Amino acid sequence: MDYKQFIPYQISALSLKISKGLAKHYRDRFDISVSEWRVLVILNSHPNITAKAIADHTQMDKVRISRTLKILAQKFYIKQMSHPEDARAVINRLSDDGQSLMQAVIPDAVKYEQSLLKQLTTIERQQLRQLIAKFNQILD
Amino acid sequence: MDYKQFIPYQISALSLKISKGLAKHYRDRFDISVSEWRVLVILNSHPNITAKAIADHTQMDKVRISRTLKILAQKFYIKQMSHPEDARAVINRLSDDGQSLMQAVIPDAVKYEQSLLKQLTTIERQQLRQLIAKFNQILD
DNA sequence: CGTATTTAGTTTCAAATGTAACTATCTTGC
DNA sequence: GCAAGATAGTTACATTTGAAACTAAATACG
Repeated sequence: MDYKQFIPYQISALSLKISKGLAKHYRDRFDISVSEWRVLVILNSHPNITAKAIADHTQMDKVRISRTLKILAQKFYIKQMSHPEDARAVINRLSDDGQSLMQAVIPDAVKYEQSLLKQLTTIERQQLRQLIAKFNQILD
Repeated sequence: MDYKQFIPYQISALSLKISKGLAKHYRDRFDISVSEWRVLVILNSHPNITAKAIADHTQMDKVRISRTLKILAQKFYIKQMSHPEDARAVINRLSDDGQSLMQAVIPDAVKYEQSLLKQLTTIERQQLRQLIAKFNQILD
């Protein structure tokens, strides 16, 4: 038995490589982590959102979201204010700095994805999407 | 921009799901971690091997290998002896317990992989292998 | 109302992991 | 042979992460 031929291992190794490349990309260009990137993207399309709502949108853990929001606030990329109707909740939204950041981050992310996908043929891209969809269905 | 449509994210999320499922599978059935599983599989096909050689075989970090070997020795799945020609090195091999364990683990791993793959069509399996190969080539 | 239960978010704790420093040994080049 | 550098493996430290406990506030319900 060769574990390198083992499909779950191959998928995991592949994903790890992509994730590390992506993490380094964001770190180098924008000095943000993948968690920060993800929360920023959500805040970009959903302004004035609570941590709970972010958790509902993502598969991210609430502890991780809480910590990520704290870091983003320290970096002045978001503003936080108390929820007018629920004193437990905090409303988060991008600051001006955060908005400018996202105006750089979003096209860059699209470009990064393109740089990967353009190395596949049209058919391969289609197969990739189908396989991802199929696996998601299988693993539910 | 919807990060859920972002291919690097989708691959990462998918892989995470598979990895977690696999980790739980090994933990539940054999009470071993994925690191332990990986080292055991290598020791199974390469008896009398040093930590360095394991590192050369895998993408695993040497610290992680060192710790994993320590745990495996504590669980009596491997035997360690000093290298006759290099006092720095340690030779590792499966104990009798380790060998019996692997006689259960290997068929189980094959079965686990099958249970995933059998839900794909023959063509999809082929496409999956090709895409993995292509990505590995792209990401080098 | 007032007590019990949920819920939003944070903090605390433990586990996993990688980097860098370290020990001990080996190899190289003079 | 022996000093300088390389190598096998471990240890120490910092970082990341998730689970569980916790705080404070909201809601449910008698």
